[in-house]
Amino acid sequence: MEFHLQHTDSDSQARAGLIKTDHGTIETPIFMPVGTVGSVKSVSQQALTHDIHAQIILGNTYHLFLRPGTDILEQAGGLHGFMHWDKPILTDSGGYQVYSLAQNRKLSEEGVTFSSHIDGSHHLFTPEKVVDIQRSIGADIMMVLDECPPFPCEKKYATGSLGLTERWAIRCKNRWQETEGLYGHSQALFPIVQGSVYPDLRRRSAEFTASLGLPGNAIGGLSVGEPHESMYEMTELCCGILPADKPRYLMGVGTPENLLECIALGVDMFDCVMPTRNARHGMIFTREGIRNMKNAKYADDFSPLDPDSDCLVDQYYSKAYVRHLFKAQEYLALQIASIHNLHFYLWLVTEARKHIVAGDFATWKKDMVEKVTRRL
RNA sequence: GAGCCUGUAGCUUAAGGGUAAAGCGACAGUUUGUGGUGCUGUUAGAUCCCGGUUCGAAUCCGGUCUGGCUCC
Repeated sequence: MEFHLQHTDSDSQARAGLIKTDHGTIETPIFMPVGTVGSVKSVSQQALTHDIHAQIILGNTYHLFLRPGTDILEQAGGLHGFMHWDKPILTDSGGYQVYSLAQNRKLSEEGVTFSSHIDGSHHLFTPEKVVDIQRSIGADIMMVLDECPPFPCEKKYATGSLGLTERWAIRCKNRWQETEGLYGHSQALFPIVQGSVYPDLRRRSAEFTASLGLPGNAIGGLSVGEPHESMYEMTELCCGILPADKPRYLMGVGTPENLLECIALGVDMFDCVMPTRNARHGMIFTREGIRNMKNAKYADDFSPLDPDSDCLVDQYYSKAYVRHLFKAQEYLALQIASIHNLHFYLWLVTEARKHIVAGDFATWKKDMVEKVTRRL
């Protein structure tokens, strides 16, 4: 994997760049749709390619390990072959599931033990095993195993947790260096900055993370309930330390506003369940603002779902029809809203890139933040 | 024609003498490295109607009507 920095904004830290992988080139800043179990929920690969213009998607180590398992994935030639997706894939390590499945987990120096949410079976994830599983999956970008501490978090706990995350990162890097991909393409490894909302811990973690010299770097442990100001402060602090010649990935973020603000702070890559999960619950994001498509006011609104968009579903279906589909609990509602939201997210980062290159990102961003946060 | 049952929120059902509950629906809010239609809140009925018993009736009694079952 290679990263080429093309432009840096003069009024902010925003950057435009290219990430080159063996499965193709990604233009940054980029949003990566989440496809936890080898499927972006309710969205087909055809829609991802032709309607949404996704350049890279996510898979999840924890979920894919439990089902279908590494044996099936290896027989299929990796996740790319299995799901017939020939563009880049990034896999989360399962570190977040350690956090979100906290009631079943047990952390130790060796790794994390947990019981499966599917059949209750017990498993041990070590840093080495997590790299091995991601080798079986064949992700173009793999993530180290980390611990994502909850918010709020006592400083004492955050400090101990960060130490564990750092030692695990070294073990992941070692495993990555002593193994090779199974399918002939190269696989990068990204370490993850932690440290909760404590500036000194974040500084230490960012410096440590940078010192590992891996192909890219991630910022984790944010958007877990902390105030937005804290999230922006920590992101700014980390971006100031992480090397400029490697991509910066802010994990799990966020709203359209979050993306724009964090692009301005120097983030290159984002992923978030919000556009797909919220779509399934009737919320759509547009350049005019946020709409809840279940609201009664759309019952007789026969205008296009999103008149400003060139996406097929946005011109093809009316607001009234989409509201009807949601009220009738039709699967098509989830498909339309998910495709719409992902198309909007990809449109947003593509526009951001254009304005970074054109040199008017700051003014465009200010105007766009005001628009996308409106409640319609 | 006779006997029995039934009627409570828009719908399905609780409460069997002491200021009428719940689910669904409707209306709104929420959702940040996805445990696959989630979570939270609001709304709504003087209990079919008429009369009686009682300090007090959705509840007990009589009757009208509605819907259903059984028998001839």
